[in-house]
Amino acid sequence: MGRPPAKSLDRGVLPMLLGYVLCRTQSAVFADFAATFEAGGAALTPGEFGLLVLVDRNTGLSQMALARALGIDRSTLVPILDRLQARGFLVRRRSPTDGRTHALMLTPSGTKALGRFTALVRKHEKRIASGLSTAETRALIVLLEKVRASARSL
Amino acid sequence: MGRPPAKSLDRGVLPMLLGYVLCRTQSAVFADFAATFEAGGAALTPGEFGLLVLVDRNTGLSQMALARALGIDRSTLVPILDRLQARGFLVRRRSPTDGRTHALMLTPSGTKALGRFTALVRKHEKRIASGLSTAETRALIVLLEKVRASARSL
DNA sequence: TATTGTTATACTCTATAACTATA
DNA sequence: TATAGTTATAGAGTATAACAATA
Repeated sequence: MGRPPAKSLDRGVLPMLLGYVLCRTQSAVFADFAATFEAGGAALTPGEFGLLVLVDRNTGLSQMALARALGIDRSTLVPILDRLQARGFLVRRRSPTDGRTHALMLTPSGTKALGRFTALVRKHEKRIASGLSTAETRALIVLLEKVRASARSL
Repeated sequence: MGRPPAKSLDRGVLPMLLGYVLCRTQSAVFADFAATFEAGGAALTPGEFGLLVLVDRNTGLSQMALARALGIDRSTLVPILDRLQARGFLVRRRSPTDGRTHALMLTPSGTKALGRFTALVRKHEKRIASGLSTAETRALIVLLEKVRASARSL
């Protein structure tokens, strides 16, 4: 017995809810990111990419500063850094000015890898924005930032 | 010694990336959802809300059908349903026509609760869209759907 | 005392693989 | 044989609490 013709479900009010549409879009974009990197022979999550960019642009920053920028707890950051360090992308160096903190910096190999990753991200971005004009993409970013501003002030 | 004036970090190219802005917005919206529900004396995640709506609008659907609609594995769904069932919102009933499946349905108490939750979601939606005109909100949803269409076709 | 990084622990979401009941 | 639901297990992401080193 074959399965019934898979009638699509009634989603009620959900498709009109901004939060719902945002969540589904984000999920598809995440999948596209993963697929793009897999096709490019690289393994990296969006969060790891953001972290590498932050360290690249702010060499020597501390784990606390990075955790704050990422909006996560400092304890959450530890295993993430462990992994990226094990892959040779970055190092924790003792700060000379404050013995409590670690100065984070990319290794030369990490910098090179970030270049490759950035090229893949551009490809991914091009793809997910392929249904939008340049003006629409810019408008979308502006609208999203407005939503974020309203949401976060709670 | 006070902490240095928390100079905000250089985020490089990130704020121009659609994927990044999407992720941050989604995170803020999620936080707003949680805060709205907590303020309303209710505890529910966006995913649980979506699930309850789906069961409400498609009474008797199976766990497989629900998992497919949610885009998750059937094994992932089990503990989620366990929790909602333990809270008295829904029941798994044996299907009379196919002994392998469970027919999912809201309890009367679940239906009542969903009404309260829906009111809270409307409040939340109103808040996150408060910086946008009605036309902008509609436009945003359309743009997001276009992005999703481009992304998921990978 | 307060801060930084770490560890221990726990909870949720996610998946795969194997089991059972049923078709 | 194939499908539905469950269980066992594992990995990633998140958090809190407590600890050592340093300020």
